[in-house]
Amino acid sequence: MERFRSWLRGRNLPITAQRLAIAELLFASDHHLSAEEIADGLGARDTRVGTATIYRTLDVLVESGLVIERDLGEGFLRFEAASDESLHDHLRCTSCGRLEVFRDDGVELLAGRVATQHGFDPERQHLVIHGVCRDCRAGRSGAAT
Amino acid sequence: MERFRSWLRGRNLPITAQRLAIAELLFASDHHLSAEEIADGLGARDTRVGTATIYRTLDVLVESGLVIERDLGEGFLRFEAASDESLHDHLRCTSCGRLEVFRDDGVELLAGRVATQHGFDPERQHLVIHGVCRDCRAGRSGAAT
DNA sequence: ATAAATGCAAAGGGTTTGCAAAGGC
DNA sequence: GCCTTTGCAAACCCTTTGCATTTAT
Repeated sequence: MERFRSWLRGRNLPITAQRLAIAELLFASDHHLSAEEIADGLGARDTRVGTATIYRTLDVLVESGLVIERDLGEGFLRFEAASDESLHDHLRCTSCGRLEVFRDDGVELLAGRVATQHGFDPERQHLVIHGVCRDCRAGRSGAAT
Repeated sequence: MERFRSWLRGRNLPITAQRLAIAELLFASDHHLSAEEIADGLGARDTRVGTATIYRTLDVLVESGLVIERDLGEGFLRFEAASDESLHDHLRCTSCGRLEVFRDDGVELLAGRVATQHGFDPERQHLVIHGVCRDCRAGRSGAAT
Protein backbone atom coordinates (compact mmCIF):
# COMPACT_ATOMS: atom_id res chain seq x y z
CA MET A 1 0.00 0.00 0.00
CA GLU A 2 2.61 2.48 1.13
CA ARG A 3 4.79 1.19 -1.64
CA PHE A 4 2.21 2.15 -4.20
CA ARG A 5 1.95 5.66 -2.78
CA SER A 6 5.72 6.02 -2.98
CA TRP A 7 5.84 4.69 -6.47
CA LEU A 8 3.23 7.19 -7.60
CA ARG A 9 4.94 10.00 -5.76
CA GLY A 10 8.25 9.10 -7.33
CA ARG A 11 6.69 9.49 -10.74
CA ASN A 12 4.77 12.60 -9.85
CA LEU A 13 1.52 10.86 -10.52
CA PRO A 14 -1.64 11.87 -8.63
CA ILE A 15 -2.58 9.74 -5.67
CA THR A 16 -6.31 9.45 -6.10
CA ALA A 17 -8.97 7.83 -3.97
CA GLN A 18 -9.79 5.41 -6.79
CA ARG A 19 -6.23 4.25 -7.17
CA LEU A 20 -5.86 3.67 -3.49
CA ALA A 21 -9.16 1.85 -3.25
CA ILE A 22 -8.26 -0.54 -6.05
CA ALA A 23 -4.79 -1.15 -4.70
CA GLU A 24 -6.15 -1.78 -1.23
CA LEU A 25 -8.64 -4.28 -2.53
CA LEU A 26 -5.96 -6.19 -4.38
CA PHE A 27 -3.45 -6.12 -1.56
CA ALA A 28 -6.07 -7.28 0.90
CA SER A 29 -7.30 -10.14 -1.24
CA ASP A 30 -5.52 -13.42 -1.37
CA HIS A 31 -7.25 -14.34 -4.58
CA HIS A 32 -6.70 -13.28 -8.14
CA LEU A 33 -9.46 -10.86 -8.94
CA SER A 34 -11.02 -10.09 -12.28
CA ALA A 35 -11.81 -6.53 -13.29
CA GLU A 36 -15.45 -7.26 -12.66
CA GLU A 37 -14.79 -8.65 -9.21
CA ILE A 38 -12.83 -5.53 -8.42
CA ALA A 39 -15.72 -3.37 -9.55
CA ASP A 40 -18.09 -5.36 -7.36
CA GLY A 41 -15.72 -5.22 -4.44
CA LEU A 42 -15.47 -1.48 -4.74
CA GLY A 43 -19.23 -1.20 -4.95
CA ALA A 44 -19.53 -3.09 -1.67
CA ARG A 45 -17.18 -0.53 -0.18
CA ASP A 46 -19.28 2.41 -1.27
CA THR A 47 -16.60 3.35 -3.72
CA ARG A 48 -18.05 3.60 -7.15
CA VAL A 49 -15.34 3.57 -9.81
CA GLY A 50 -15.82 3.64 -13.55
CA THR A 51 -14.79 0.64 -15.59
CA ALA A 52 -12.24 2.58 -17.59
CA THR A 53 -10.59 3.80 -14.42
CA ILE A 54 -10.36 0.29 -13.08
CA TYR A 55 -8.57 -0.93 -16.16
CA ARG A 56 -6.33 2.11 -16.30
CA THR A 57 -5.42 1.76 -12.65
CA LEU A 58 -4.67 -1.91 -13.12
CA ASP A 59 -2.27 -0.96 -15.88
CA VAL A 60 -0.53 1.40 -13.52
CA LEU A 61 -0.35 -1.20 -10.79
CA VAL A 62 1.07 -3.77 -13.16
CA GLU A 63 3.61 -1.29 -14.40
CA SER A 64 4.63 -0.53 -10.85
CA GLY A 65 5.40 -4.19 -10.41
CA LEU A 66 3.20 -4.39 -7.34
CA VAL A 67 0.48 -6.31 -9.14
CA ILE A 68 0.66 -9.24 -11.48
CA GLU A 69 -1.63 -9.96 -14.38
CA ARG A 70 -2.67 -13.53 -15.10
CA ASP A 71 -4.46 -15.14 -17.98
CA LEU A 72 -6.01 -18.38 -16.81
CA GLY A 73 -7.75 -19.03 -20.07
CA GLU A 74 -11.11 -17.88 -18.85
CA GLY A 75 -11.56 -15.23 -21.48
CA PHE A 76 -10.60 -12.38 -19.20
CA LEU A 77 -7.65 -11.40 -17.05
CA ARG A 78 -7.09 -11.68 -13.35
CA PHE A 79 -4.94 -9.52 -11.11
CA GLU A 80 -3.26 -10.18 -7.83
CA ALA A 81 -0.78 -8.54 -5.52
CA ALA A 82 2.79 -9.42 -6.37
CA SER A 83 4.24 -11.17 -3.38
CA ASP A 84 6.06 -14.34 -2.68
CA GLU A 85 2.76 -15.99 -3.08
CA SER A 86 2.48 -14.91 -6.66
CA LEU A 87 5.05 -17.56 -7.33
CA HIS A 88 2.37 -20.13 -7.64
CA ASP A 89 0.68 -22.05 -10.38
CA HIS A 90 -2.76 -23.44 -11.05
CA LEU A 91 -4.81 -26.58 -11.23
CA ARG A 92 -8.03 -26.34 -13.12
CA CYS A 93 -10.82 -28.86 -13.09
CA THR A 94 -12.00 -29.55 -16.61
CA SER A 95 -15.31 -30.73 -15.26
CA CYS A 96 -16.49 -28.07 -12.83
CA GLY A 97 -14.05 -25.32 -13.77
CA ARG A 98 -12.84 -24.76 -10.25
CA LEU A 99 -9.38 -23.33 -9.76
CA GLU A 100 -6.86 -24.43 -7.20
CA VAL A 101 -3.53 -22.86 -6.45
CA PHE A 102 -0.31 -24.68 -5.75
CA ARG A 103 3.30 -23.88 -5.21
CA ASP A 104 6.14 -26.16 -6.14
CA ASP A 105 9.75 -25.14 -6.46
CA GLY A 106 10.16 -27.67 -9.23
CA VAL A 107 8.31 -25.39 -11.62
CA GLU A 108 10.75 -22.56 -11.31
CA LEU A 109 13.74 -24.84 -11.47
CA LEU A 110 12.47 -26.57 -14.55
CA ALA A 111 11.58 -23.30 -16.26
CA GLY A 112 14.97 -21.84 -15.48
CA ARG A 113 16.73 -24.82 -16.94
CA VAL A 114 14.65 -24.90 -20.10
CA ALA A 115 14.92 -21.15 -20.63
CA THR A 116 18.68 -21.26 -20.35
CA GLN A 117 18.89 -24.16 -22.75
CA HIS A 118 17.04 -22.07 -25.30
CA GLY A 119 19.05 -18.92 -24.82
CA PHE A 120 16.31 -17.16 -22.88
CA ASP A 121 16.87 -15.10 -19.81
CA PRO A 122 14.01 -16.38 -17.65
CA GLU A 123 11.76 -13.88 -15.92
CA ARG A 124 8.70 -15.79 -14.84
CA GLN A 125 6.63 -18.78 -15.82
CA HIS A 126 3.19 -20.16 -15.40
CA LEU A 127 2.07 -23.74 -15.32
CA VAL A 128 -1.60 -24.63 -15.63
CA ILE A 129 -2.54 -28.24 -15.02
CA HIS A 130 -5.86 -29.45 -16.33
CA GLY A 131 -7.55 -32.45 -14.84
CA VAL A 132 -10.57 -33.70 -12.95
CA CYS A 133 -10.80 -32.76 -9.30
CA ARG A 134 -11.62 -35.20 -6.54
CA ASP A 135 -15.20 -34.02 -6.14
CA CYS A 136 -16.00 -34.42 -9.79
CA ARG A 137 -14.43 -37.85 -9.93
CA ALA A 138 -16.46 -38.76 -6.86
CA GLY A 139 -19.66 -38.54 -8.80
CA ARG A 140 -21.19 -35.11 -8.41
CA SER A 141 -19.84 -34.36 -11.83
CA GLY A 142 -20.05 -30.64 -11.83
CA ALA A 143 -19.94 -30.95 -15.58
CA ALA A 144 -22.10 -28.95 -17.93
CA THR A 145 -25.60 -28.18 -16.81
CA MET B 1 -8.07 -36.83 -41.52
CA GLU B 2 -9.63 -40.24 -41.89
CA ARG B 3 -10.01 -40.30 -38.16
CA PHE B 4 -12.12 -37.19 -38.27
CA ARG B 5 -14.37 -38.71 -40.92
CA SER B 6 -14.85 -41.79 -38.77
CA TRP B 7 -15.53 -39.77 -35.71
CA LEU B 8 -18.21 -37.78 -37.49
CA ARG B 9 -19.66 -40.91 -38.99
CA GLY B 10 -19.76 -42.59 -35.62
CA ARG B 11 -21.82 -39.73 -34.29
CA ASN B 12 -24.01 -39.51 -37.35
CA LEU B 13 -22.83 -36.01 -38.03
CA PRO B 14 -22.68 -34.68 -41.57
CA ILE B 15 -19.30 -34.75 -43.28
CA THR B 16 -19.23 -31.41 -45.01
CA ALA B 17 -16.71 -29.82 -47.31
CA GLN B 18 -16.10 -27.04 -44.79
CA ARG B 19 -15.36 -29.42 -41.97
CA LEU B 20 -12.93 -31.39 -44.04
CA ALA B 21 -11.21 -28.28 -45.32
CA ILE B 22 -10.67 -26.93 -41.82
CA ALA B 23 -9.46 -30.27 -40.51
CA GLU B 24 -7.09 -30.69 -43.44
CA LEU B 25 -5.62 -27.28 -42.88
CA LEU B 26 -4.99 -28.01 -39.23
CA PHE B 27 -3.61 -31.48 -39.78
CA ALA B 28 -1.29 -30.21 -42.50
CA SER B 29 0.04 -27.33 -40.47
CA ASP B 30 2.75 -27.79 -37.92
CA HIS B 31 1.90 -24.51 -36.27
CA HIS B 32 -0.85 -23.50 -33.94
CA LEU B 33 -3.31 -21.53 -36.02
CA SER B 34 -5.68 -18.82 -34.92
CA ALA B 35 -9.24 -18.70 -36.21
CA GLU B 36 -8.25 -15.82 -38.42
CA GLU B 37 -5.29 -17.66 -39.85
CA ILE B 38 -7.57 -20.56 -40.63
CA ALA B 39 -9.98 -18.26 -42.42
CA ASP B 40 -7.12 -16.84 -44.46
CA GLY B 41 -5.72 -20.25 -45.18
CA LEU B 42 -9.08 -21.41 -46.46
CA GLY B 43 -9.39 -18.31 -48.60
CA ALA B 44 -6.05 -19.15 -50.23
CA ARG B 45 -7.45 -22.55 -51.02
CA ASP B 46 -10.54 -21.15 -52.75
CA THR B 47 -12.65 -22.40 -49.89
CA ARG B 48 -14.65 -19.58 -48.46
CA VAL B 49 -16.05 -20.47 -45.06
CA GLY B 50 -18.05 -18.23 -42.74
CA THR B 51 -16.57 -17.20 -39.45
CA ALA B 52 -19.28 -18.86 -37.42
CA THR B 53 -18.69 -22.12 -39.21
CA ILE B 54 -15.01 -21.96 -38.49
CA TYR B 55 -15.60 -21.55 -34.79
CA ARG B 56 -18.28 -24.21 -34.72
CA THR B 57 -16.08 -26.65 -36.58
CA LEU B 58 -13.20 -25.98 -34.25
CA ASP B 59 -15.48 -26.87 -31.37
CA VAL B 60 -16.29 -30.14 -33.05
CA LEU B 61 -12.65 -30.88 -33.71
CA VAL B 62 -11.69 -30.14 -30.14
CA GLU B 63 -14.49 -32.32 -28.89
CA SER B 64 -13.30 -35.13 -31.11
CA GLY B 65 -9.95 -34.92 -29.40
CA LEU B 66 -8.17 -34.57 -32.71
CA VAL B 67 -7.42 -30.92 -32.19
CA ILE B 68 -6.14 -29.06 -29.17
CA GLU B 69 -7.00 -25.55 -28.15
CA ARG B 70 -4.31 -23.31 -26.70
CA ASP B 71 -4.43 -19.96 -25.01
CA LEU B 72 -1.04 -18.31 -25.27
CA GLY B 73 -2.21 -15.11 -23.70
CA GLU B 74 -2.51 -13.25 -26.97
CA GLY B 75 -6.16 -12.36 -26.56
CA PHE B 76 -7.36 -15.11 -28.86
CA LEU B 77 -7.10 -18.88 -29.11
CA ARG B 78 -4.93 -21.07 -31.25
CA PHE B 79 -5.63 -24.56 -32.51
CA GLU B 80 -3.37 -27.37 -33.55
CA ALA B 81 -3.62 -31.02 -34.45
CA ALA B 82 -3.35 -33.28 -31.44
CA SER B 83 -0.31 -35.45 -31.95
CA ASP B 84 2.73 -36.41 -29.98
CA GLU B 85 4.00 -33.01 -30.84
CA SER B 86 1.20 -31.33 -29.00
CA LEU B 87 2.97 -32.41 -25.87
CA HIS B 88 5.05 -29.31 -25.95
CA ASP B 89 5.22 -26.06 -24.08
CA HIS B 90 6.17 -22.51 -24.88
CA LEU B 91 8.80 -19.89 -24.35
CA ARG B 92 7.75 -16.36 -24.99
CA CYS B 93 10.04 -13.38 -25.34
CA THR B 94 8.74 -10.48 -23.29
CA SER B 95 10.65 -8.09 -25.47
CA CYS B 96 9.85 -9.03 -29.06
CA GLY B 97 6.89 -11.32 -28.40
CA ARG B 98 8.32 -14.21 -30.36
CA LEU B 99 7.18 -17.71 -29.47
CA GLU B 100 9.37 -20.73 -29.24
CA VAL B 101 8.30 -24.30 -28.68
CA PHE B 102 10.02 -26.80 -26.47
CA ARG B 103 9.46 -30.27 -25.20
CA ASP B 104 10.67 -31.54 -21.87
CA ASP B 105 9.47 -34.64 -20.13
CA GLY B 106 9.99 -32.95 -16.81
CA VAL B 107 6.88 -30.87 -17.34
CA GLU B 108 4.56 -33.81 -17.58
CA LEU B 109 6.20 -35.59 -14.69
CA LEU B 110 5.99 -32.57 -12.48
CA ALA B 111 2.38 -31.88 -13.43
CA GLY B 112 1.40 -35.46 -12.79
CA ARG B 113 2.96 -35.41 -9.37
CA VAL B 114 1.37 -32.11 -8.37
CA ALA B 115 -2.05 -33.10 -9.70
CA THR B 116 -2.02 -36.32 -7.75
CA GLN B 117 -0.98 -34.55 -4.59
CA HIS B 118 -4.02 -32.34 -4.95
CA GLY B 119 -6.48 -35.07 -5.71
CA PHE B 120 -6.69 -34.25 -9.39
CA ASP B 121 -6.71 -36.77 -12.17
CA PRO B 122 -4.28 -35.11 -14.57
CA GLU B 123 -5.24 -34.74 -18.20
CA ARG B 124 -2.87 -32.23 -19.68
CA GLN B 125 -0.84 -29.22 -18.70
CA HIS B 126 0.72 -26.20 -20.24
CA LEU B 127 3.81 -24.33 -19.16
CA VAL B 128 4.58 -20.90 -20.56
CA ILE B 129 7.96 -19.44 -19.72
CA HIS B 130 8.44 -15.72 -20.11
CA GLY B 131 11.85 -14.25 -20.58
CA VAL B 132 14.12 -12.35 -22.94
CA CYS B 133 15.40 -14.20 -25.96
CA ARG B 134 19.00 -14.23 -27.08
CA ASP B 135 18.44 -11.80 -29.93
CA CYS B 136 16.81 -9.23 -27.72
CA ARG B 137 19.49 -9.51 -25.11
CA ALA B 138 22.06 -9.10 -27.87
CA GLY B 139 20.95 -5.56 -28.47
CA ARG B 140 18.34 -5.42 -31.19
CA SER B 141 15.80 -5.03 -28.44
CA GLY B 142 12.58 -5.65 -30.26
CA ALA B 143 10.99 -3.92 -27.31
CA ALA B 144 7.99 -1.64 -27.51
CA THR B 145 7.88 0.97 -30.20
C1' DA C 1 -2.80 27.11 -12.65
C1' DT C 2 -1.39 22.93 -14.80
C1' DA C 3 -1.20 18.52 -16.03
C1' DA C 4 -3.26 14.25 -15.14
C1' DA C 5 -7.21 11.25 -13.77
C1' DT C 6 -12.05 10.40 -13.93
C1' DG C 7 -16.54 8.90 -15.93
C1' DC C 8 -19.51 8.11 -19.42
C1' DA C 9 -20.62 6.20 -23.56
C1' DA C 10 -19.20 4.66 -27.82
C1' DA C 11 -15.83 1.80 -30.32
C1' DG C 12 -12.99 -2.23 -30.74
C1' DG C 13 -11.44 -7.21 -31.25
C1' DG C 14 -12.49 -11.93 -30.80
C1' DT C 15 -16.17 -15.12 -30.36
C1' DT C 16 -21.12 -16.63 -30.15
C1' DT C 17 -25.90 -16.79 -31.43
C1' DG C 18 -30.55 -16.50 -34.17
C1' DC C 19 -32.63 -17.69 -38.06
C1' DA C 20 -33.59 -18.63 -42.98
C1' DA C 21 -31.49 -21.18 -46.68
C1' DA C 22 -28.63 -25.09 -48.16
C1' DG C 23 -26.94 -29.71 -47.76
C1' DG C 24 -25.72 -34.48 -45.97
C1' DC C 25 -27.67 -38.94 -45.13
C1' DG D 1 -37.75 -35.85 -46.18
C1' DC D 2 -35.51 -35.15 -41.69
C1' DC D 3 -32.13 -33.16 -39.19
C1' DT D 4 -27.84 -30.77 -39.11
C1' DT D 5 -24.88 -27.33 -40.99
C1' DT D 6 -24.08 -23.10 -43.21
C1' DG D 7 -23.81 -18.06 -43.70
C1' DC D 8 -24.95 -13.63 -42.61
C1' DA D 9 -25.54 -10.16 -39.42
C1' DA D 10 -26.56 -8.84 -35.03
C1' DA D 11 -25.39 -9.72 -30.30
C1' DC D 12 -21.97 -10.56 -26.73
C1' DC D 13 -18.10 -10.18 -23.52
C1' DC D 14 -14.11 -8.01 -22.03
C1' DT D 15 -11.28 -4.17 -22.76
C1' DT D 16 -9.88 0.32 -24.80
C1' DT D 17 -10.58 4.98 -26.42
C1' DG D 18 -12.45 9.97 -26.98
C1' DC D 19 -13.69 13.80 -24.76
C1' DA D 20 -15.62 17.00 -21.43
C1' DT D 21 -15.25 17.44 -16.47
C1' DT D 22 -13.10 16.93 -12.03
C1' DT D 23 -9.08 16.56 -9.16
C1' DA D 24 -4.26 16.33 -7.19
C1' DT D 25 -0.32 19.02 -6.61
